[in-house]
Formats: sequence, structure tokens, C-alpha cells
Amino acid sequence: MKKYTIKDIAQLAGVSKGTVDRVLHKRGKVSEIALEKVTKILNEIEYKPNPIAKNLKINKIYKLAVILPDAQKDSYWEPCSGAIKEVENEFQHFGIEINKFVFDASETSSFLETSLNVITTKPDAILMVPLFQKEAKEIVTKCNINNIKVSVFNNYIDSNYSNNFIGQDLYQSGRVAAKLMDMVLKKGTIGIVHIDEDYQNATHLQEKEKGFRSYFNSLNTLDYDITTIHLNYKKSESFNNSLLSFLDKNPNINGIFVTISKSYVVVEALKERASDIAIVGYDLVKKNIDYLKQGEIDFLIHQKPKQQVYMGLSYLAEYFLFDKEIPSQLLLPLDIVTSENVDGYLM
Amino acid sequence: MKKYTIKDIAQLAGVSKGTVDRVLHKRGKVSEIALEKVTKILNEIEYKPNPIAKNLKINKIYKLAVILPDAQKDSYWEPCSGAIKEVENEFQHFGIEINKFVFDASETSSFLETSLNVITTKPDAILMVPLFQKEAKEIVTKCNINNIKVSVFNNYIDSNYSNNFIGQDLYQSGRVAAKLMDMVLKKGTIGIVHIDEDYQNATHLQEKEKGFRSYFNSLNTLDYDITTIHLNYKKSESFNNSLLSFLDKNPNINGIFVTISKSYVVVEALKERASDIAIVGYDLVKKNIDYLKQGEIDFLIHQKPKQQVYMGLSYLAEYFLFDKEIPSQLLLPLDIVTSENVDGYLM
DNA sequence: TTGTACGCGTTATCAC
DNA sequence: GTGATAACGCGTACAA
Repeated sequence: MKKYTIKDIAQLAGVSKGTVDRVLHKRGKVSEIALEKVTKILNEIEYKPNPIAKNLKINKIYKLAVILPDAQKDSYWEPCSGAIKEVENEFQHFGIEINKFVFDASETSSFLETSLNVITTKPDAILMVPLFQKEAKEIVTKCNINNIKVSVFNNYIDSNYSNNFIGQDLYQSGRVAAKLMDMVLKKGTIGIVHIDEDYQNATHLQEKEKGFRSYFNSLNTLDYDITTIHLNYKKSESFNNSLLSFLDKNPNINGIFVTISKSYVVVEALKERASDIAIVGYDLVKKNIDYLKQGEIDFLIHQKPKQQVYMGLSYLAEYFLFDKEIPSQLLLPLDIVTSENVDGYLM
Repeated sequence: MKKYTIKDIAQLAGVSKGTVDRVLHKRGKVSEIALEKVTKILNEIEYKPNPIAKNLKINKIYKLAVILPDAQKDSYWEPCSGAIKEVENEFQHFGIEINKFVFDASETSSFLETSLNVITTKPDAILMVPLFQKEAKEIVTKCNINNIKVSVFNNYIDSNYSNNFIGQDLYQSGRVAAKLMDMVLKKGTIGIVHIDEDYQNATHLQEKEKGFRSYFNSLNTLDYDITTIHLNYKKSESFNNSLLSFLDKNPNINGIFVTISKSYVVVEALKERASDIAIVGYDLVKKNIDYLKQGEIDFLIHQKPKQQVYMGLSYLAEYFLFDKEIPSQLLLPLDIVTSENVDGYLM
């Protein structure tokens, strides 16, 4: 149970600390005899280097960069800043520096520009939201060339391109939404509403829909009828009209599954009609929370952007400082939020 | 933004490192003049001691003790061991040692005996489950006398006795259960089933019931009818009989709220009758998970014993190592678990 | 090829 | 009272 240090090993083997170090790190030349003596001791005891002392002498400051959409335009990203500050605070004494960069999620070019800009700051690692697949891959490739480690969060990207994804299982998340809808409705007609803003969430939303439909397919029943609609949200007026005309065409809709954080715009559109439609959506943005508490939204699934950033950055920091391995995929639990437990998630 | 060290301060104040140290820690004697010079500098800059260097020289090993019910008799506590190992692993290099002690939850005397035993091992802090209020208070008092810091988890205890509780808001947890029941049933008759084992969970279960009923009261409707029953579980046969006779007396029961981790025994009792009763219960123990996946249980609320231990121990470790403050109350989110998201919580 | 000395920031001790 | 210094564990650079 004793904790052995390099000094201990040197003493036991009858060599100097330097030699032990050379054996441990396979650097420099070591004589056969010394190597044997040291390895013998190493086999007998269990040596774990003290991770603290390792980084005592901070001659290297590790620079981490976070690239994410502007929270001013989509408050979904707001909590991420908090996570950045927390991790920075926790690791600053170990020589970790974190910088945040935002882009306009409605402009592919903004993402590309920001990311290229970040690369010129020569960070050791980048944690980013690969909103635009094609451009993200381009950036990742550039990072690889420049020896910058890349982690992605929130949106999945080809595993050829990233060895480290933090987020949720979107397919399963669709199944959770379906289960909730099933519990509430028992049967009826359900609308899946994709609200695609200018940027393409294509794969993101498709996965959720697939999961949602798979649940009902596996029920093997005729009790449900499911229709999908793609809407755009630029002005509320035109959005409302589109949604209402969809309802006119499908007058028996009992539930709506909103695949993105904008459930509140659906609620607001429905206000123009008396209705008793169950709504299941995503994310704890302010307006969603209000409607959840008022009973206008039934369930929200929490995608936990803050925890995603927190985990992503923590792993990177510990990777550089303590050689901790980064899992290739970290899937966070799919938290179900109602009016009664929402407060516990607001931190 | 510069990080100042004691050396820097010494230079700026024109004194030695030793003097600065004496001022900072208020130890030893310092002349008026030196004190003034140093405090002046300290006011101008922001000094944060380097936590790494502080613990480099570990002359003190902090001993933490965890006291909890035997997982062999109630698998609810099983995941706690994992948390202990994780925290131990994370902090062992900082000089933290953790020991686990279990007691028989059906014997007050076992708790008392174990706890007194733990105190004789002279730990720096104890994290415990205050299952038995009276005895727990006795132990806490003894700890205070012996200068042992105490944190409690899972069960609440008078704030006069503990300055650090980690757990959940049980009242609110009852409200969550009620909300779920409401979503599923819309109206009907509901049974609240308390399964009291030999030990008294009294306050624990009462809080949940209060919350549950408060939700329906605030609905201000006559759609629901709620009945409570207290059962004992020693042999499955007699338990089943009691439950079934309760159902005979209340033939219209549509939903059952089980206030403890034993939903599975209710499911098994109901198997003797064809029934379509919604069940909301607690905790991810194996049998509950199986029935949840099979659709026999509708919802489980996750009390997260593992996270409770993890947080409790982490806070204590950081309190000793980094002088981090411990919040007097840490309420964990009330996770809602269904067949579709349960896998994400099993870690 | 190997040993040794030094630095990191803090703290405890010893000498003045 | 106070300043100087060793020690903690590791990595590294340099001298032998």
C-alpha cells in the first residue's frame, strides 16, 4: 500500500533517480545491468507517478479553445459560458488557459472564418460544435495537420474525423420522447415538427425522428398516426400561419413532438386556437421553462449543453496534465424534465 | 492577471518569504512595520495560494469514513461502493484515505455499534446515512466532541446536527411522482403504498406522501381519489395477501405510487391478477429495471445514491485539501426514468 | 552511460 | 522577530 517515488525506486535498485527516469520514460541510454535492476524493482512494486508533482513546474501553458454558436442569437448555448469559467477556475493553477470563440450559427462562412482564426492562435486543443458537417471536417483536417487535438460536442461527426464526441444518443432521445408521448396520449395522431433555421440540423433532427418513429413501430399497433412537417422560423407570423395550416390539414392532432429547442414558438402559435395538444420538446431555455411550468409544455428533454462543455474541457485538461485517456464517445443521460423537477436542473 | 506567489509578495514588500507566510497564516510574531508592508501589498494584488504546491508536502493523511447500510441486504446501496473507489482514486495522491463501514439497516443497535466503532478509528470526517434519527444525533454529538466533521446523505437530519446534507428534496420528489401519475391517468383512484421494513423510514416516506398529495390538492379537482396503505414486507406471501386485500377493498385503483425502492414486489403481487395499474416508484435496483423495461413499471425516480456519496466525499476531500467551503445543503436533481432512458443512468 | 543539481510554491524549522 | 533554507516528487539539463 506504500506509495513509492522515483527516489525510492532508485534506492532499491541501487541506481540514481536519473536512471530510473530514463527507464520509465524510455529516453536516453541505459546499460543492460541498470535496466535489469530497475525493471526488477518495478515488477515487484507498483509505481504510480504523482500527478501533482508532474505539473508543479509549469513551463508549459496548455491553451484550450472552445468554438460554439453565439448565445446572443440562441440562448440554448448560454449555460456553456458558465462551464468554461468553472473548468478554467479549477485548472488554472495547473497551467490551463481557455478561450471562447463564437460564430453566427446562421452563416456557414462565420463558422469557417472563426475556426480558421482559432487555428492561427495555435491552441493545444479545440472543443467545438460541428454544426456544419462539411466545413467541420475541413477544420478537423487542418487541426490534425497542425497537431491540434479536437473534441466535438452536441453534434456528432464522422468518427474518422473526431476521436472524442460528447453529447447524447439522439436516436434514443427520440425514443424517449415517443415513450412520453405514448404515456400521455395512449393513442391518436402525432405531429413531428422540425423547425429548421437557416443552418442545417439535418442529421441531428433526422436521428430524433427515426428514434421517435421506431418506438411506435415497435409497439406494433394501429393506435397511432404520425405525420412530419418541416417549418422555418424567421418571422413569427409566417411561422404561425404555416403551423396552423398544418393543423387545419390534420385536424385530429393530439400531440406534437418538437425536435429542437423552440417548443415555445409552437406553444405561442397554438394560443391562437383553443387546443388540448400534448407537447414534448427539448431544452431548458427560458421561454420553454415558463410554458413548462404553466402546463403548456408537457415534457422537455434536457440536452445539457453546460455539462457537455464541462466534460469536454475537463477531459482535455486531464489529458494534457495527467495523460488521462479520453473516451471516444461520452453519451450523457437523457434527462426528462417536467414542471415539478425543472428547478433541480437549473444551475 | 499575473499569478503572484509568496516569493513575489516578499519581494514587493521587501521582506522574506517566511514573514509573508506568517502574515498569511497568522502564525508566529510579526512586527507592526512588516505586517503593514505585507498587508498593503496583499490589498493591492490578488493572491491565491497554489493548491498543488500546498499539498506537495503531504505530512498529513486525511481519513474519511463512510457509514452506510449493508448493500447485501438492500441493493439500493450497491452503487455507493463504486463512488468510494472513484473518489479514493482521484484524491489518493493528495493524501486522502477512505474507509467504508456497513451496518444492518434492520437493527438500530447495529448502526450505533458500527458508528461508535468508526469513531474509535479517529477519522477526520464521517459521511453517513442517518437512518435512525435519534441514534444519528447521538453519534453526531460525539463526533463534534471529538472534532470529527460530519456530512450526512440520503436521509435528512436536523440542521442543528449537520451542516452538510446531500440528497434530494423528498417533498418535491413526491410532487414529481404525482405529476407523472397525473400525466398517465388524467383521473381516477390512486393508492400510495408505503412498504416499511423493520427500520423506520417514517419522515422519509411522509415527506414523499405530502408532496404527492399537495400536487393533487393544488390541481383543485375532484377527478382523483387517493388512499394510503402501510404494508410490511417480510415474507412475499403475506405481503401479497395484504396488498391484494387492499385492492379488493379499493377495486377501482388505477395507479399505485410506491414510496420506496421496492416497486418490484408490488408488480409481483399484482401478477396474480390481471390488471392495468400504472406504477410509479423509486430507484434503479435490478428487479425494478427489469420491470421498467417490460412495461410493468411506468416511471422510476432515481435517488442517485452513487452520486450522493461521490459528491459528499469530494466535498469533504476538497474541504480539507483546498479549504473549499461545503454547502449546507446539496439537493440533487430528481431524475425521471423510463424504459427508454434507463440505460443512460446505469453507470 | 550515469549521477547530480536545480526549479516549481508552500511550509516548517533553525539560526541569528 | 525575522531571514534563510530544506523538503516535498518530478522532470530536465549538464557535468562527470
